[in-house]
Amino acid sequence: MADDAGGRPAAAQRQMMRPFERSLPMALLRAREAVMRGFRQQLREYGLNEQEWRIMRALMEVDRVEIGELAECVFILKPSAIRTIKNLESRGIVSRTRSSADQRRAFIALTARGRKLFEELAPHSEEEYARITKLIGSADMQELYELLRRVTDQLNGSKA
Amino acid sequence: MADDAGGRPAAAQRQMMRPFERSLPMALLRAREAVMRGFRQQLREYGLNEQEWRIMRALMEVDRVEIGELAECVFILKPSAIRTIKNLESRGIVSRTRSSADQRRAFIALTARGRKLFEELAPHSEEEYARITKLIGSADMQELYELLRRVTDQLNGSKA
DNA sequence: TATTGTTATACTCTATAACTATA
DNA sequence: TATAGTTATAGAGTATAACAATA
Repeated sequence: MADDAGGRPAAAQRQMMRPFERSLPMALLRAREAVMRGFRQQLREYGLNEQEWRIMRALMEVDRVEIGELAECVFILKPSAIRTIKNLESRGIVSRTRSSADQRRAFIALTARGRKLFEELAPHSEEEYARITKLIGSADMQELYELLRRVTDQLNGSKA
Repeated sequence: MADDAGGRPAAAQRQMMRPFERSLPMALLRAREAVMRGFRQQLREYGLNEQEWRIMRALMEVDRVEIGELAECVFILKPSAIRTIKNLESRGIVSRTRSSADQRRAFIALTARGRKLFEELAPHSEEEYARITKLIGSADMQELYELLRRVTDQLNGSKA
């Protein structure tokens, strides 16, 4: 069977293929997958997917926000965001109110129930965060945040 | 119009909503989006999407690999990977050969044409990389890679 | 005429489950 | 029986375009 590696059990047990070590997007994706893996399971137990959670987290910090801005900041296209919000609305998690100053605009906000759901999930998220901080150290965690922020800001700034 | 902010131009021109500053997954996603934005356009001009590029990059470094392992390492589910590979195969970018030692297994590899396509795109990728390195500095770039690698490895290792 | 939200459409990926064939 | 690949299916996101109401 030579280098065909026939009969090897599972890829995970061997030293896995680890491609494009020098690809920053891939390194970011890989890290994100590693971080999210645990939490995604928790989300599903609460009937939420990743996008819905992103929207909830965003709403948690701003009280209310227009749909377009919300969509942009959580990296979901407007049509998807509208559908997701409609879905969350039907479950009583978010509310939608029309701006009185400009009837075109709609504001989205978490309902009391949405906030409660968030509070139930947040500890799991915090736990994950604490676990990672413990694994790599608090100083390095800060450093990582700082570097990510710099890359993001510099790229977004130097793009016009 | 008060805090309704009626008549404001585009969200981007104002100080945008910047939610969950302390969410690591979001920071990773945001950075990834910033990094990929420029390159995604290039990909599309070559008729490739992100997943197809990920697969090509992975294949570029290993000669050939089984479908399951490939799918796992680029974070694409097997059914999606199979369809994508089938698509790439129909465009002559990858080839598929059956393992002689174990007829169940199939090996995927880049064709000469696939490799050529990669070589055409790689400079754009390198350019982006150089640009980022210049923006945040070579040392910090190294540091960022290192931190991402540690987070990933620690989480994956400490998970069993 | 420009903008916000909305709907429509086609395509793709996600997520599961079942199926085939090899082992 | 277990495994690698494959197909099937339902759901959701991506990406565009067009449309409505409002400004």
